[in-house]
Amino acid sequence: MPEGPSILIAQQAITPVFKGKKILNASGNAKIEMVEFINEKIIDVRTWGKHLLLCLPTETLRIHFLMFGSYSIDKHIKLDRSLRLKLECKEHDLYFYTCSIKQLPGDINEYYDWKADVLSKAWDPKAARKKLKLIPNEMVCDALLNQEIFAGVGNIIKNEVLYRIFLHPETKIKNLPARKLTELITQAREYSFDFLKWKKEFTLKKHWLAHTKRTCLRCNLPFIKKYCGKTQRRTFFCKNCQLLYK
DNA sequence: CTAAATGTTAAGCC
DNA sequence: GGGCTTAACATTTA
Repeated sequence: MPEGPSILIAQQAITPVFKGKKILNASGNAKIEMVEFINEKIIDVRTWGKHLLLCLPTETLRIHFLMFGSYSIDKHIKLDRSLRLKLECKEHDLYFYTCSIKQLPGDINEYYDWKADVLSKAWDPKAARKKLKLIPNEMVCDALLNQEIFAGVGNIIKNEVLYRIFLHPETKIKNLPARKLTELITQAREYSFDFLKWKKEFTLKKHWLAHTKRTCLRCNLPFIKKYCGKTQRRTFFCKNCQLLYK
């Protein structure tokens, strides 16, 4: 579930069934004010990075699946205690499990910079470049996970992008040659769309070249597995073919 | 059975 | 407040 492309798949599944539908009833153990949106219409279903957004006339329900969240259309498939929110509409029900749900009052555009979403039409590589220039001392492994810059990128995408562009995860932004910086920004989006395509075909894992891998298929040497950077997330890389710029 | 993981936020501390 | 550490959440897979 968690990375941006998976959220987009959810959005694409939910939209045709629930867009335009009125919420007739709401329940579940999410700590939100459900009376606020009963009898309101879902006017749009959107995403921003890893956020799924149910837009209502006066507020937006922000669903974040964290690590283990899931959803279901029409069938209650999990334990009651993990049911955060059930939305009942005419003929269809929408279930959200183990996720974080927040109500965002007012205009959704006030909350989100759509240009930061790597999967959005509005994605703006120049804006990303500008933000990266402001954090010269950060490592690329941390920068890729920064949702303000690359909304939607998660740890799998991080590892795959860095492998794809032959870049060592601990390279600092300020030491990146201009061309590498461009590649980093371009591939954050490109790989996310590949992830999306493979996820839809149920072949994502098969296409992993770095994430969880033990050997580099390019040079046959063992991969390094290290908890890199300030984010301390699992990072798989090849010391031989992923260059550390200094 | 245990540990680790596709993630984020809040609280606590210096 | 900044910046860092830790805990909390909770499911699935190896």
